[in-house]
Amino acid sequence: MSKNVELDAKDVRIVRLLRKNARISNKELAAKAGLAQSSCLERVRRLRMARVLTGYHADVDPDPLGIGLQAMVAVRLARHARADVEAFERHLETVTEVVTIFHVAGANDYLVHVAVRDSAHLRELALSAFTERPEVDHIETQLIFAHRRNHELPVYLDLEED
Amino acid sequence: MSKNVELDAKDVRIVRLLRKNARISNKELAAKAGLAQSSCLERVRRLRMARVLTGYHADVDPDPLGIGLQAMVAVRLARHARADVEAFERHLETVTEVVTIFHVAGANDYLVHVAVRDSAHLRELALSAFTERPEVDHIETQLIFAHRRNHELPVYLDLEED
DNA sequence: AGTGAAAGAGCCAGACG
DNA sequence: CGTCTGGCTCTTTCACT
Repeated sequence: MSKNVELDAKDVRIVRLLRKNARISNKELAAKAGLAQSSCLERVRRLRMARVLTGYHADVDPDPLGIGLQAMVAVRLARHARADVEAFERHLETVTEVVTIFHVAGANDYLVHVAVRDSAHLRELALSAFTERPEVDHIETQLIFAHRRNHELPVYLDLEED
Repeated sequence: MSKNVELDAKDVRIVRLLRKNARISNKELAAKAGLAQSSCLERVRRLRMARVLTGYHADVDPDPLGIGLQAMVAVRLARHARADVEAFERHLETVTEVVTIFHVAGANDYLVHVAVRDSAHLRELALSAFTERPEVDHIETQLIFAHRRNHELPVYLDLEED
């Protein structure tokens, strides 16, 4: 899949710092990673080119944006032919309420995290984006009370480095 | 929950742009949002203070970091007393393999997205972080083949603005 | 609130050790 | 890989709408 990118301890430190705060200045990043600014800039560029760093995104409180409700929709497909899988995934990409799509192995085929205005909106979305789709056999919707994302990298990654 | 923050169309545009690219320069952000640099800077500051923008984070390819496997662990608690819930959540915060915790209503109580080295690591984690916990009644683990996050804001948010 | 201008800080390349 | 230099761009403040 990904090219044989080898990361050393300083690369991991850079990645870890950018994961925690993507708007850190190169100057501060260099200082905290223990590098000169020029070297740091070069490493970040290489990490981006190698697609180790794939993007920088702001996290937003859904409430003031009018997102009153979030849910996880577990989806089981009727058939698992490549055509069905691809058609369903292409369809999901057009649904703006979708936050994250997890393609899983187990009782379900997909877990789809959606963000909606209210319960009426969720009901309408469940029908139009899922139940009424020909590829879909069955869905089960769970309301999300709260969710917390962890922006630290796992510590076990440190053990591999010098 | 959140204070009565009212966002106008320009705020939404700023948030949308920062969600797509958190490292955009203030100059470019101002141009794309249709504001002077100084006004744009002031708005971003206000959005951060109001906790509408809660952070900026780099997205990383898990592969080169030694994350070979990801899974969603569905957890059912034995009891739902406040003490049990809080103890379990506090525990999860100490587990570095945890990526996201979804607290849900439905058949399960939590969906926990974890990132691990390999299947041996997952097996060990399932035992030590979940099954052996006194608060936990039952878990079900689903392998994540792939997941795609959508960094666009839902389009239905635009309709509220002038 | 928003703007424009001006000072200050940070960015980034190139040359060299 | 680190340092230094120099020019350039972006950031940030401030007085004025």
